[in-house]
Amino acid sequence: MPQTRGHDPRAFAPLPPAALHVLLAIGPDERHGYAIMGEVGRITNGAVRMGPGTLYGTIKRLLDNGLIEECSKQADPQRTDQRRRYYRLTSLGRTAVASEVERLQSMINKTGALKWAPGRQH
Amino acid sequence: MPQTRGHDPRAFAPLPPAALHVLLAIGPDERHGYAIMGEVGRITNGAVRMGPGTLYGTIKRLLDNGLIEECSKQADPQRTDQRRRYYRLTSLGRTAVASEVERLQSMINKTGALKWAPGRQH
DNA sequence: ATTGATGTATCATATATCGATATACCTAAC
DNA sequence: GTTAGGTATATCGATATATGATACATCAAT
Repeated sequence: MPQTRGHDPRAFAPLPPAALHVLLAIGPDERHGYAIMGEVGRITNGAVRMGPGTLYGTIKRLLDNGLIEECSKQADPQRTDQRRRYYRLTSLGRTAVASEVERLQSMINKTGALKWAPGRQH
Repeated sequence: MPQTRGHDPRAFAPLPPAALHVLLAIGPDERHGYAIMGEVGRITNGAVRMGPGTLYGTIKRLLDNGLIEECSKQADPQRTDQRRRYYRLTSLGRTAVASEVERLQSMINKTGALKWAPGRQH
């Protein structure tokens, strides 16, 4: 994802893999960095393990692009870990990720790539 | 995608966007570079327009990784354009792209991200 | 024979990824 | 109360990817 792309959600396509994973991992609510790492592993069934280098660089870019924002409020009042920094999707971020996911879904459907495993004849 | 990842199809996840688009654009048969560019635009409904810089660099990496191979035979015996270079997915390439698409589909389903467009309450 | 679309390729630069490393706080066990 | 291990954010440098511009040759049709 380049420096800035204005406010057209579709201008962010294709989202870099790390950006897509972070946005999906944050989800509809809010999440802090370390939790995002774990959630990425969870939603990919362990296929993608994101380290801090990728994570925080990606977070910085997403902030710069206005796809996420920091919310000082913490979701869980039980914990008071002052180190945590929580993030949530902005309206632009939600639209961008929805648009991107819709595009991916359309491309998957259009190509029928789920059926490309070897062993089949074409 | 790094230099080489052996022969485990899942080791290529997450595929860089350009690699995914090229693999999906080539499809089950074979296709030459210029046609891939057009096909990427087609399968993304014009959302992604891949230029030659991205295309040929990606092709080179996919060749190096054994996900595609060149086939000197041309699909269309009508045309005899000697410039064209045709490519098709290898067995590894088919498995890798099928695995990646399955992973994306799973992640889309699991997160419900298709419903994240603003206007909805969470 | 000129024109415009087709076709492959490379260069320089900008973006992105990744592992390693650093630093500090938190919690539980001792 | 201090030590140990997990939690948490951050940065660095090396490597990998992406992109626009440019170049140059071939093809098809006029």
